[in-house]
Amino acid sequence: MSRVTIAEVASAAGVSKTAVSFAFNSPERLGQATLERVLGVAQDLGYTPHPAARALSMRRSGTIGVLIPQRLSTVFANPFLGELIQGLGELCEEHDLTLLLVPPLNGSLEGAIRQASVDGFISLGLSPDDSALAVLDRIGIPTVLIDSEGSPAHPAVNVDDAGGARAAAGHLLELGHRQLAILVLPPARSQVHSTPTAVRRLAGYRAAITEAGVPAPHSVIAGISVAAGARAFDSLPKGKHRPTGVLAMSDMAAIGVVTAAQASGLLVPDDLSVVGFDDVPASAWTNPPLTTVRQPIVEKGRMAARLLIQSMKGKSVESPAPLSTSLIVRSSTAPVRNLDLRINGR
Amino acid sequence: MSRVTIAEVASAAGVSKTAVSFAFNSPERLGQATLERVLGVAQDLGYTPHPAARALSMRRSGTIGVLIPQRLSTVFANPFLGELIQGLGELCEEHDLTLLLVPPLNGSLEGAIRQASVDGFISLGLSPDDSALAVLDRIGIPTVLIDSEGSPAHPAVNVDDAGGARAAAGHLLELGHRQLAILVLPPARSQVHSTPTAVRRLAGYRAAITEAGVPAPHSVIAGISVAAGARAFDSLPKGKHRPTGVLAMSDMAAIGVVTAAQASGLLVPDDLSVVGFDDVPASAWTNPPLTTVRQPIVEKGRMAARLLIQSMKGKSVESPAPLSTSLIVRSSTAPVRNLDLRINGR
DNA sequence: GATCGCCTGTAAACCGTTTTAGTAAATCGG
DNA sequence: CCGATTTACTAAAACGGTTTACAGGCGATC
Repeated sequence: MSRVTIAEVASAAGVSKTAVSFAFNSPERLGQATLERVLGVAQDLGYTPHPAARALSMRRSGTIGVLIPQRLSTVFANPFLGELIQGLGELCEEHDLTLLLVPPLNGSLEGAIRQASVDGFISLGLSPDDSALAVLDRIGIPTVLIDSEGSPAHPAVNVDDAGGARAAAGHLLELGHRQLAILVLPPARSQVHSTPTAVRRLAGYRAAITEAGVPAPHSVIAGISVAAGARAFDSLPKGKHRPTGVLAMSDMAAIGVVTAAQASGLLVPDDLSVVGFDDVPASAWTNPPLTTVRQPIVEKGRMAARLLIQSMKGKSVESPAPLSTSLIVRSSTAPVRNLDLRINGR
Repeated sequence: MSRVTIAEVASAAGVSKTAVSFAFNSPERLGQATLERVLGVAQDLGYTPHPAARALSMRRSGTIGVLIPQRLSTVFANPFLGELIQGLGELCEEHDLTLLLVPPLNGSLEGAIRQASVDGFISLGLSPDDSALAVLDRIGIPTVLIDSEGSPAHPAVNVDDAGGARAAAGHLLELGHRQLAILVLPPARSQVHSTPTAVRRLAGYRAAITEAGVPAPHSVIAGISVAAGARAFDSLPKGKHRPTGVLAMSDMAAIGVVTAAQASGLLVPDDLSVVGFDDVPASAWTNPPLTTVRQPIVEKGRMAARLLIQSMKGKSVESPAPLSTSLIVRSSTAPVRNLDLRINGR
């Protein structure tokens, strides 16, 4: 019933445990005859080395952990994470690593970190003062941050959020929009601090808007799901102060806004312009196709994994320059209409 | 530099290793004073139990593995897996488990299985004769299958693929379509065997079609990505034998067909009806919104995780009845046009 | 006042590998 | 033919925890 151990194989083959271990890990250290015999016996008995024992002894588990600041069900509602994992996965498979998803366990990310047997961590969107970060360096596991402020201890992979946001806002302003709304990303873990990403994007939007001398935008916190985006639309001012353009910090929220707007009888982009953020694949197929800020998500994952693997090999690595973002203009944005007759006439 | 061990904490606190272990795992076995002292010292030293050592000693790693038959980058191109993980994640978080993604490592899923330190496996879309399954029972780790044939040893969670496929085909037939094409799912691992899911869906399509006395459909294997769907469309017959309806085994492939068709100048659904499979969230926002077969993906994940957790507790579990599927009619399907003037006139 | 049991705490065994240090026999060069 | 390598293999010590079995002290019980 219980699993067969190396000792059983050894005695069955009439050799020492060492020999069995060598048979698998350094076959050249065994004679031809014994090698074959040991391998044969192991095969017959169905022997497989116990991964935890192996990890303990070798000080390496062959796994890297992805630290996820929220519940899996909320974070996977956004295709972002799936894209990121594609990038991480490429490097992992190249280096024979598996990927452990580490969400908070009953509210505590720190507890989850301790339980995780990994050789390195990739952490997502942690704010610099998150207590989870403290746990990470005290354990001394190599860690690469994504969408956080880097530090000498932990390199961080980021994109040019501010620049992308600025381009998005600039686009709406050029189209003549003056009444704007911003859908802010929700804080990741602590209820008090926004994620660095949200802060930078917000700064980009604001900078472009104030530079243009346009009234301050209405901003509302919206989750990253489509439903949250729809709710956010509903909470926007109606009538005279209705925004004509909304800047969403995620494509999912933007799609939610679009569908809610359409459901309420507005036309997108004629009555309302919406721009997203991320450029997840789905944003190209929506109705209308979404104008959005593209960030290279898969590449971000690749780069973070590459850095982490370097770092796991003991090399010291530094935060790379932010990856560039770019505005993708599709069909969810259009010039503002001078008089909003259609709405007022209702 | 190196991590602090239980022995160091013990000697620093002037107690035995046992006492330190008790402080964390059975605090009631220690006196108030020593408990506090040990905990304090541990805190100061930044002690954290080594997860692999813990796993070895306790015969439990607190992790369940998800066996993925393909590369992460290909399988995450389909939102299906993200949805499934939402379901798995709910139960995992409830039971303080983390989720390990186990794709094939340099081509070998078996090797990846051995390396993974997990308490149980969830496997996706393995055909019944896959060698990975043999490895699984020989190791004796509890395993629950998804989208595979179950066996006494391994319970399987499935949906009514055949029924869903039958409904999809029936829908197109009712709309008057007579020239159909089927986009078959690619085989998961071995190049020879299709996944059980593909087999069942194909059977459903075929049954409905032959029962209606309609000519055999054209079928082509397409990957699960949008790009693969587009390529599949391009390979479909043109002109007189052009299919007027296509049955795709995944929403992504269906979306690929739709975009490729639109790019070639066809109107969907006027010139071509397309029905997908899965009903991933994105299929509601596409242009046009996709008619598709809904399967309860998140629930599938929940159920599989629930079964696995039962099984890990030593209870014996059986394959549940297949979850039901249902046809969701949106706007990518329409009655066939009697004479396809528009195309022939080109 | 001896006995019992409870409360705290400990020493040692155990989990299943890898790895280090070493040994006996075989091979080699001179 | 003898000392020096090499070859083929092993015993025992890690790795870092948990758990079992036990021991001493102390209050309660009879």
